[in-house]
Amino acid sequence: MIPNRPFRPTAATAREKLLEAAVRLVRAQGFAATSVDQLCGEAGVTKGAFFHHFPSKEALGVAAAEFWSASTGAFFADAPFHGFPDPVDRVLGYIDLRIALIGGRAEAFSCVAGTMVQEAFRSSAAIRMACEASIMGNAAALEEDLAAAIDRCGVSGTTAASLSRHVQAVIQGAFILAKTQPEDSAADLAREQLGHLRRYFAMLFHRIGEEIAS
Amino acid sequence: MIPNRPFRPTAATAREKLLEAAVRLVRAQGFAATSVDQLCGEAGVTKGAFFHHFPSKEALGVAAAEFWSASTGAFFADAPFHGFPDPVDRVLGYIDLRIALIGGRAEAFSCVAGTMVQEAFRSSAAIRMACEASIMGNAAALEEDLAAAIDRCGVSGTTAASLSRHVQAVIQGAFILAKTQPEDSAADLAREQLGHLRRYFAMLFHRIGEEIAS
DNA sequence: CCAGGCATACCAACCGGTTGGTATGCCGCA
DNA sequence: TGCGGCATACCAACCGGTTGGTATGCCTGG
Repeated sequence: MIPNRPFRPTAATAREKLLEAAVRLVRAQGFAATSVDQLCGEAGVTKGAFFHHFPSKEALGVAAAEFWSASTGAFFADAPFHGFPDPVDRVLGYIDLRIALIGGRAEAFSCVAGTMVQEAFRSSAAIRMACEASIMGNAAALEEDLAAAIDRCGVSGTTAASLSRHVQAVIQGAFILAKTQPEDSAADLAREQLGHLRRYFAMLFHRIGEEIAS
Repeated sequence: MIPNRPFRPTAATAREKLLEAAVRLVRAQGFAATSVDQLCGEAGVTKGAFFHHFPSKEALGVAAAEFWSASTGAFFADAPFHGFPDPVDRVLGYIDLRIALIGGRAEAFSCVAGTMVQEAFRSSAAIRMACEASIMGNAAALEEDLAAAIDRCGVSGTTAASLSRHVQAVIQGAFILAKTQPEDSAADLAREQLGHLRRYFAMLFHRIGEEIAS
């Protein structure tokens, strides 16, 4: 019983096209520098459609952060490192995956939430909170493994929550450093920085000797 | 022989006022969201003065990054940690100073170059390079001490240059995380993250046991 | 089964205000 | 008297957002 709309080629409602366009454009130019007209052009949609789905540009920003959060959250939830028996391996596996995901231009691997919150943290509480939810949600996904690793290795002086935030901090910082570079060296610099994060955790969890950091 | 301008209470040519206004406004709202009119209003100067001193808004951005770089560079060059005999103490002293400088709202302690490069890295090569010079200049100021610390402690698997970049990466990342928070917890989160950087370096340079990280 | 009433999704044209930028004039100092 | 250092006045392009309108799908009562 195929419903009444026989031709819906690749799904793609105007709303989704706008959110995907927002992710691309915000990553490359930031939120404030991206105009509604540009968003509509990139999405292949008219301005009327934009304001049909979003009451304001700010609301699009909030929705883009949530969309970003949902996409990345689903991706990392499915990743194979969750199957590792040792929690330390799961934590290092997450970092290794993040390193493997870095490549190409900065706008291809950088973070929408981190970019938006930097511009909008004071001017829009709604965007700030959506970005907080995205970044802290990513952090929380690693907290359980970190708690187990801390427990197993007897680490003191910090907490799983604090360490999970540090993962996100280093990732965000690595993206900023990458953006200072010309295209062809951006990814290398970002990977180098995540290498230090890996080394910090390897030392904390007594896995020194298997370093990658350069 | 006092130069020709006897009363320069807080200095204040239109150019300097504009640069100081740019630092304040870019920190709080970002570069794209800050208009030329707003800049002029904040500086108490007219638009004619703006375009007399800067050929374009982009040029003001470049000049603001250089101005920022010069101010912060001079500040850290004068800091007392340079007098510590042990290079490890000098490195940790720099981090402790950065921690001590964090307080209040995020726009009071965050970085102009890091904010600007995130928005402008693709749309303006001139701004990107000015921000690169600012951030990498800050990094380079610590490189010599890091090299000495690496040498003294026999650290392998990384370089002073890479570690000096990591300092900046963690600082930038800490600022982004801080911006996700409501005003009253922003500074705490940023300090927490620099605490992890301190702990990483303490472990690398065999100073474990004196942790601060929370 | 289908008529009709309403909701959803979308569009093209348009609005007032703001944007970065310019053209020109004034004015104190060397 | 000239010139650097501003201020005033102005502009075309663009901004986020609104308008009136159409095409289509879904639900309900007869």
